[in-house]
Amino acid sequence: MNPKITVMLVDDHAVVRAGYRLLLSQFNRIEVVCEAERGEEACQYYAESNPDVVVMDLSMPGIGGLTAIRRIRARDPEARILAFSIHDEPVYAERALEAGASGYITKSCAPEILVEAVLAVARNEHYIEREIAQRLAMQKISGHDAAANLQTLSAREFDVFCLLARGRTPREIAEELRLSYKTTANYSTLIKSKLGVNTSAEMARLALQQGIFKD
Amino acid sequence: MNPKITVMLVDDHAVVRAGYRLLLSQFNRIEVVCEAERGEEACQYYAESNPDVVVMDLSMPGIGGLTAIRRIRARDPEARILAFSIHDEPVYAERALEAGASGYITKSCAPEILVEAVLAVARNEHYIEREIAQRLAMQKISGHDAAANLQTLSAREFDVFCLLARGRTPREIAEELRLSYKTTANYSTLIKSKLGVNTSAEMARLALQQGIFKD
DNA sequence: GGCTGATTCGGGAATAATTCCCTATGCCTA
DNA sequence: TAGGCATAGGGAATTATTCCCGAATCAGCC
Repeated sequence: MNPKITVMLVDDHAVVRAGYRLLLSQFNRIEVVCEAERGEEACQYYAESNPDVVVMDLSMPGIGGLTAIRRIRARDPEARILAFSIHDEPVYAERALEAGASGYITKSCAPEILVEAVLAVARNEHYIEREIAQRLAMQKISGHDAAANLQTLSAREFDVFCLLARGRTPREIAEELRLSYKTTANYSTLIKSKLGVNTSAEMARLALQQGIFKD
Repeated sequence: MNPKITVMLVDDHAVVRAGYRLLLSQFNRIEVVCEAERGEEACQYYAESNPDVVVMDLSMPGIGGLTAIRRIRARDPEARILAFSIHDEPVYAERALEAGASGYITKSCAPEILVEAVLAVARNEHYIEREIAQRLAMQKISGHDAAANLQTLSAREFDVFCLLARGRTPREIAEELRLSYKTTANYSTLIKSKLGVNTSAEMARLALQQGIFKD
């Protein structure tokens, strides 16, 4: 049995990696044996250095963290990966865990949490930051997941949604679809409520995220 | 002359701050004397601890980095602030320097660059990361300002624009920036007219096109 | 057939947002 | 030191949004 927990750090920001390395190195049970700055590298280096735990940033250029997690797990289903993201929206945690991560923490967390999470994942446990876990649970109950709720839109609602997200006003949409202004205005309200958003800007972001437009 | 350069760190991510602190502490000419996790705190703590250099993250909840830079500089025009951002789009560097930062580096930089930049700013020099400086210069020369409209926005207008594009309502923005609702509502109208758009969805698309948000 | 439920379409009325116009202050700068 | 611009917000008219409601329409199904 290895006396130390070996860790690979994956983050595209070199300064950030250097900081984590110092942070983790303060605990002598942990040793950072490898760093990668993109997902492709991470997959390659993982095979070479075979660390106990991978600390993986999610937002990186190239294949990104999620794909990297999937690839590493495909080659080694025993791999223990801690997702470490700037995003505190539960949907990101959901995706990371689905992809095969054993833990999810955000960069807003206290320094001790990072160490705690690495130790937990090394013990083969799951670790999800408390607040995220709670919000995820709440979402499951209330069904407040905007992306998932896109599918709850009816055909006509979806038409209107697309136009709103493209920047049209309810008035313009009414003319385009030959509807009363009242109808599109009412749809607008209904759609926002179904998606759990407040503004058309959020709709635009959602649509782009979901790849509904090419640009 | 102070034997050490005193530094205040401003970043909303505690883990990240802890990393930087360790990183900078390796150089005994530098001493981190203060940390703040949001812009409002930074303004307050600056007056109290009066550090030689402020290392300021730009994307934070609340008043954000740009406004914090402006406020600190308004109270102390001699303040030396190094903007330290995840954004490598030149438009951000432009904004930060306009707001009164003495330097701009991104989190993609090598660890040495952070130290180098802190030392340069402490010597009252400007420090802009090489790649960003080049891209900024190229933009100036080619006049190839895809963000031409965006450039006509004033600093404050840009703040409001970012929040609108992110899906905030004028009401929420007023609270976040501690302004009257009337002010943000008026800005909203003005910005739309300057950018030639009708809805916040169009703003979101513009912002995403310009790479103002990562996701 | 007739029943049920979802979808589509819109009116009315209260409430809230938007817009245009105007004022005032501070800060550069020519 | 006057003019311009950025910032901040009030007033009032106009629009938009929202919530509640009713009425077609259509599909599926005992």
